[in-house]
Amino acid sequence: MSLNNSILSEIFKDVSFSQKEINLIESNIEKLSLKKGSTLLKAEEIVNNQYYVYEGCLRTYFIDKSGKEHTLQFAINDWWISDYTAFFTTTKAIMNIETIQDATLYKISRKSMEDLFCKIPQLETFSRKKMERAFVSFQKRILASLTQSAKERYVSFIHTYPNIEKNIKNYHIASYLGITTESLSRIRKELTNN
Amino acid sequence: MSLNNSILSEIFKDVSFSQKEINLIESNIEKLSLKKGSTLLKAEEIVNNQYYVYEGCLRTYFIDKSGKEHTLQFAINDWWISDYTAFFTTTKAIMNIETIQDATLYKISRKSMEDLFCKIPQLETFSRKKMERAFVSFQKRILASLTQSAKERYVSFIHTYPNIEKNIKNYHIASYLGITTESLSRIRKELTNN
DNA sequence: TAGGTTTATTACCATACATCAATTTCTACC
DNA sequence: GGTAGAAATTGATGTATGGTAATAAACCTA
Repeated sequence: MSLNNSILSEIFKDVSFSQKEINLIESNIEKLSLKKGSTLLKAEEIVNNQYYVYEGCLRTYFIDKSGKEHTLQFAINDWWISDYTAFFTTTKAIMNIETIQDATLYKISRKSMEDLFCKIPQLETFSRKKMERAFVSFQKRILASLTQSAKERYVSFIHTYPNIEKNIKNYHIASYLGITTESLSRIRKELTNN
Repeated sequence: MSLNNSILSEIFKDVSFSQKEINLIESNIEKLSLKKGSTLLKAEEIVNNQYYVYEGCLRTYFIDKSGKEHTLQFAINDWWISDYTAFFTTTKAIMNIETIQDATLYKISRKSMEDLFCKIPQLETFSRKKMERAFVSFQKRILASLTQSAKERYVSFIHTYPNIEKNIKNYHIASYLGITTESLSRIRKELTNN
């Protein structure tokens, strides 16, 4: 309700709305403030929402049978986050999401999205393009895991996310790269020695 | 032109069209027959098209600096294939696509798609949902590479693609799983021994 | 600033998978 | 149906990364 046009145009970049559309979107979106270390989503929960990250830092992670955590995604300003597998297929979450830094999010439900797609077709276009970008970045990551060593992946990680690195623990990075914190530590040592 | 409604409803599942729409789509889509071993796309080429696989089997692969091939994706009946990174971002291909079995494809250009999205909004919905499914399957693959051993990934591969396995070489599977053909061979031996 | 807790590093050894080099098995074609 | 070339297997050895445990550094918080 108190959302203004400038925030909406930040969330739905490159889309412009009429006043009526703005009101409609506002009534379907909810602002959320979370302290560092909060849990946004737990495995086994029903996933009805996705979240736009206005500020802060979150991560999506999977806990395997042996209890080890594997980070699928980090999200900072201007990213969207959810357990998209569960969100899209209407199944229970297998992922967990937590805040790594204090965060301000905008929450929108699947039902709202579908409703808005019908009423505001540019939103569906926006959403399709968002999926395309996400798809591309996942494709790059798969390729990296097929072709690069742990060291190469770490180097390209810190280049791709120079700002993230300040906020997050090394063991978060390690669990994203698919290696142990010990291995990451050795890689970092090697890199500073050269 | 000679495409009938039943083929279109196979390609664009769950979407129904008026006769006028059918004609419009037909004029934007092109049937393609390729012999096994043909090249559909080479790295460095401009990517203006994506392809629906009506029958046959293809693979998208990347060649790294050392000349090694890495298979990103297989495509069989009812899958879509392209170098989507290049297709979506209008950059040159980094992937190669070849037919592993004789194939019948339907080709559609980016320009045509965009045009059709405007004229037939259900197609945009279809395309968004297609991206969502692709995104989910890539997400699963990333998770698998983070959490599973080569053996586990192979076992889940042959469960997920029981039909593909008959058509393709082991070294294609190995390059998809991110291991060598020798390692795959040892894994297969272990599995038959147990 | 001290003291406790979390995070990162280091050392030593284990393991999964890679590499190289034969060898065997499969497959396509004359 | 026999034979050449491609594909798969096997053995011996190398290397990257993992696991465990101990230590050190960073970080809270009182």
